[in-house]
Amino acid sequence: MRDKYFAQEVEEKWQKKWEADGAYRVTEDPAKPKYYLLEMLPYPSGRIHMGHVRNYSIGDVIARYRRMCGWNVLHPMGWDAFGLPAENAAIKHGRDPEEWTKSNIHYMRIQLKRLGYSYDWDREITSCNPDYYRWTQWLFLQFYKNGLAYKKAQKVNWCPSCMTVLANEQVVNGHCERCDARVTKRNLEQWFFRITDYAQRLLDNLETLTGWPEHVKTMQHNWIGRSEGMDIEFPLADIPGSLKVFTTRHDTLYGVTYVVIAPEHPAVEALISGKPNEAELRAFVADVIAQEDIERTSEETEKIGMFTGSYAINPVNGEKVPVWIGNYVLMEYGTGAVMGVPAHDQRDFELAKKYGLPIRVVIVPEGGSADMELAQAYEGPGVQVNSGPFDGMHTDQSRQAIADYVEARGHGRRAVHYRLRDWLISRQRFWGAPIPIVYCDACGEVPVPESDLPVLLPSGVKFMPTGQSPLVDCPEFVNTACPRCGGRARRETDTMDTFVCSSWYFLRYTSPHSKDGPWSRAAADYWMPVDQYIGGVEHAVMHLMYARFFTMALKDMGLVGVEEPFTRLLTQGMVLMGGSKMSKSKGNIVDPDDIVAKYGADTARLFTLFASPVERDMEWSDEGVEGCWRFMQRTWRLVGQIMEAKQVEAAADGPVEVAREVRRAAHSALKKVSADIAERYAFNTAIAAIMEFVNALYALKDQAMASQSGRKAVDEALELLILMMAPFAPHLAEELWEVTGHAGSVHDAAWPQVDESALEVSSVEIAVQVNGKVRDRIVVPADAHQEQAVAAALASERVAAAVAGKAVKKTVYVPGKLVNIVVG
RNA sequence: GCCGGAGUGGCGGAAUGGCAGACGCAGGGGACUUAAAAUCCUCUGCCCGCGAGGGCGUGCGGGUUCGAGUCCCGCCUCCGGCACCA
Repeated sequence: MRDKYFAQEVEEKWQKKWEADGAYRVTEDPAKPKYYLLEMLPYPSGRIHMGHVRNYSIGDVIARYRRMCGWNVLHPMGWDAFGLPAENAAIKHGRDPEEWTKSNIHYMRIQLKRLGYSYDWDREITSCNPDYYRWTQWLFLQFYKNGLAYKKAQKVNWCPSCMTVLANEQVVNGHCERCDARVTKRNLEQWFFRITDYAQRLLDNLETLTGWPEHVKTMQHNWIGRSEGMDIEFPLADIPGSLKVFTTRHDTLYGVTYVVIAPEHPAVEALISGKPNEAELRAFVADVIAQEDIERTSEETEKIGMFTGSYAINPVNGEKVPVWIGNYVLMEYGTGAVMGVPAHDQRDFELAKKYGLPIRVVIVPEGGSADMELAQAYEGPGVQVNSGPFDGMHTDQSRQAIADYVEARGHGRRAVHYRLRDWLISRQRFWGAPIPIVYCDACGEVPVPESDLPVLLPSGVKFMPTGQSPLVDCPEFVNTACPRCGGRARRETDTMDTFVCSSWYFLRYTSPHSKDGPWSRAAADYWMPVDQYIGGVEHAVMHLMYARFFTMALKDMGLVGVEEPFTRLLTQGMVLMGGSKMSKSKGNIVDPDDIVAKYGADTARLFTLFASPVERDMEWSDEGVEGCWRFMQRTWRLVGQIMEAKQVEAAADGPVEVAREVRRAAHSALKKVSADIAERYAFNTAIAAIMEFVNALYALKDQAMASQSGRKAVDEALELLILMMAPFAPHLAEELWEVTGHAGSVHDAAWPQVDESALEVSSVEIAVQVNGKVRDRIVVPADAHQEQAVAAALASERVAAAVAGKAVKKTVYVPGKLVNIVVG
């Protein structure tokens, strides 16, 4: 054995062997329990970063451990390959998006392979390949057929100078990031998925996801944002029609002093036209619409409004109330109209104060009165006043009573609204899966027949300096024949949101080469659901919600057998340097390539796992990496020194105590490591336990190697050590496995069993407390009874001094831990 | 504002209600070396003390308990997510 561990050399050797042997290829095997382990697939941005290393190292520990425990483990990898950066590269550097993406994938695949993850690379998927996106398109068609895909108009950010749609992230302070022109809004007809149909199920099912972190479920819960209330019709006073408002506080219905609608509300036109200040009103509406939603809904933004000059009628008391337009009302939520109850809603209160609108109290708290002066809105419960037939009723009852009353008179009905909005999937982009729809002059909107899929992206297109999607200007793509009548038709030029591609990739992995469907039903039934999903918490809402929605919808269509895709979810923390997230702009990047080149893959893996618990953010530390590298070398030397010691004759027998200590160290480490991997995912403490074990072996080895019984114990200890290291440092473990004379791969070996008898001890050190304060430490037999332990404790000089002159009131004995003597 | 998470040595962190600080880093001392690096051994929470020893310590204030980093109540700070959601 060489006296130094040459990581790069050894890692290359085993990576080649694993690949040649197809060591991590899997097939459906009904004889074994399956385990589907999945890490969120990366976007091929160019190079992997430490966040990827951390994510995949966590996954690889679980995958390798499960394999050793006898599970049939599916552990795949692929690429979320459509998206905006490829197009930016095309515009900025004239690169072909496909060429750019593929070369990134090529490089990143090499990087991942150098890290030695146990992926089944035969299952690699790439979402921008036609053999993948034809099925994304096929799934769109299934959603379309089932009424889950539809078109409607929606505002988008528009750069008037680039003549292109902008993503939110391309808008910087209301200006185009590229040309700095003021961004405007534009209405476009776009495709949506009807995720709101599933709002209640997405909400209800959260309770079944017992393997998900509570904070992620809470975020999804709040994102869905269910609220119960009433839709109430306020007839217009001057023109025909009515305004439907949504309220959760119909108990305050008699306190309405105005109605506010969103500037985008369809009634705005009728309400303001012909008014003396119409021009001013139009300017106001245009102004508010141009504001970002974020800005409009931010707490700092002042609540502003304008009277339309029109009135509506409160249906329960016939009062004429002014209709206002307000910046704080959103068309996307509820009905786009709310009733203004300044006495009992803080936002309404602020608007009323600002514009001098009347404030009428209709709910009086205990100790209050109907004519109380309000410094702010009172939003709590109380007794109804100024509320017609409901005066004197407590809000506990009035909520029901008023709802019944309004419904009985046909003024409105109980309603549930969700914050969740339908999923806008249209993107006015080139680098995405084309939406498989054509528009025919005669037949209208026609879905592309499944047999005509995929609708291929044209290749070799030129990106206009305007930034407009080349698909629009690509006649060979746009012009087509109508699948229904054969007449002239044009293709939809929008492509799909990349979140669509990543909402079903976990199903594709189960049978990635399937040609007659997006997946083989048998394979999906064998592997699904994903047993453990791992990724960043930034996907807690959108990606995870979309994937859940997809799986539910597909279940309803009879395409899959499960309703929830991910049984257990782990959200790993970020990799920080100097307290903030590693990023190019901050210049605090550590390139995984550099670490692998200097220390090897195992060290990179070991450090990212050891530095902090998986769910917490971790701070990068060059010295910490060095420490992990030293630990690997130290382990290597330990094995080398033991192998060398074997060359010397040993005494036939020696003290049994040394062998026992070696075995105790080995099996207590094994117990801790097994529990930390399987139950807690506490890889940092598992590694710490292995380090302690190595330290213990260093201390014991010389003595132990002197006798045959000691050598036997050391042999066992080394074997356990190597097996325990296998999930964390797979290359080092594999090499040591070979060096110590084992045949086959350590990764095919069975995870060892703890020998509880090796953990038994005859005596233990326990703490002695007096009134809860530690005064001494004593050694007692492991099976000592309370009287024995207390007697031994009182025999201690220090304890006696602390107890002296006081009466012992009580003693507490926790075997193996402590004695507490309570004196008074 | 709402929701979630976190506050422990010089640093990353450890601790089923039971010896606070495992393990690692950094630092001190020693061995080896002509020397350095590497390695090995050893010390290392803070304060007082020559010492034996004593006191104080897990963001702050209370509480429960024989015993609280851990449980309960009330705050503070930081991080993340969402945010005028009617």
